[in-house]
Amino acid sequence: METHPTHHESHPDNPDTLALKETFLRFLEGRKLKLTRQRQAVVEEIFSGNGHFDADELVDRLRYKRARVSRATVYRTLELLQESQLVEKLDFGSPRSFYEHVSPGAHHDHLICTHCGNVIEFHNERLEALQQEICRNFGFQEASHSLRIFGLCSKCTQSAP
Amino acid sequence: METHPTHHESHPDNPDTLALKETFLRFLEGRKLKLTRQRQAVVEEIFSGNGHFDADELVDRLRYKRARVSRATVYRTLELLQESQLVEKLDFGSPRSFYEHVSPGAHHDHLICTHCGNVIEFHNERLEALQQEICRNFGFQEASHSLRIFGLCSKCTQSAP
DNA sequence: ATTGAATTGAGACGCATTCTCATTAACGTT
DNA sequence: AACGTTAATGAGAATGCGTCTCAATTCAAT
Repeated sequence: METHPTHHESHPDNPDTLALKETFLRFLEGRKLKLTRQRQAVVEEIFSGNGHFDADELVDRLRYKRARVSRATVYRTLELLQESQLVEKLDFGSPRSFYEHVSPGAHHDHLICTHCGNVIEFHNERLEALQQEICRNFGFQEASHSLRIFGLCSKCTQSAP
Repeated sequence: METHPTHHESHPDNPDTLALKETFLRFLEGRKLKLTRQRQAVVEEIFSGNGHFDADELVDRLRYKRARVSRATVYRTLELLQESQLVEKLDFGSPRSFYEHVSPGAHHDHLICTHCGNVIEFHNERLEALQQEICRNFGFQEASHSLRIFGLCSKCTQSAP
């Protein structure tokens, strides 16, 4: 287990984190936006974990790390990350939005258990191909898509018959 | 063109409207709920049109018809209609929810143009079958699903290249 | 008509998210 | 390293969609 000197910056658990931060930096430059302490903290926090999270959760995780970032800035940075294709917003049916960081070119869809709240990710090439075919038929130029299947996961099917 | 005596009730454009109202009535009875003037007005308004609408729109349409139904009641009735499977709630990415009345057993998905806001409906059996297969593989018991494809419709692709 | 439970409407409320705007920070240029 | 421009931030107000409260009303079975 590694130990670190006592500073707040950088422990890129994920090997790709550096590359992703690079991508974000380039995005900012292209827009003449600044790489602030706060934006760095948000990006690092998001890419150091995985799975789904909501805005409040992220605010709390940052607060816990003593990385003072206001809720407003968290929302603003999430917006930028979406525009730079590094983060995707998810809607699982509740009033709050969830987010996940996306590895470029690794789209997946979701099975959402309405009983325990668990979310299963999956990817299916045939599904993707079929969707493309459908778009072609309508002359529709797809930018993104979202397939959510709601129901009971295997655990909940058994425990609640 | 037909003419009607001047009363506010019933002009079931849709031949199925009667059957659907029947279904709703049975649903209410099963729950010992009452068929009020307001609930009738909402159901009638929803099934007299087609396409997507949001709650406010519905409130306005009712107000325009002088069918006094409060916003709270509209929301409550939409909830009941969802439970009775007559109406489906849709999320097109904006903060407000949309609704549509569903003809039993006629599921469809949506192509959503992010430029002009137009929504195209489609249905594809192979897609449905594939989804069922995926669910089987995960031991997941599907209750419902929602596929949304965002992008540019054919018109917008041409006009904004 | 009576009765009792369900329903309604008006507005208060809740919550996630966005906005405002005065202050602060980033960063290319001296 | 200081400067100046421009963007970013934070605190809290504001928004907007939706839900809740509760007294007054309506429904419908008797």
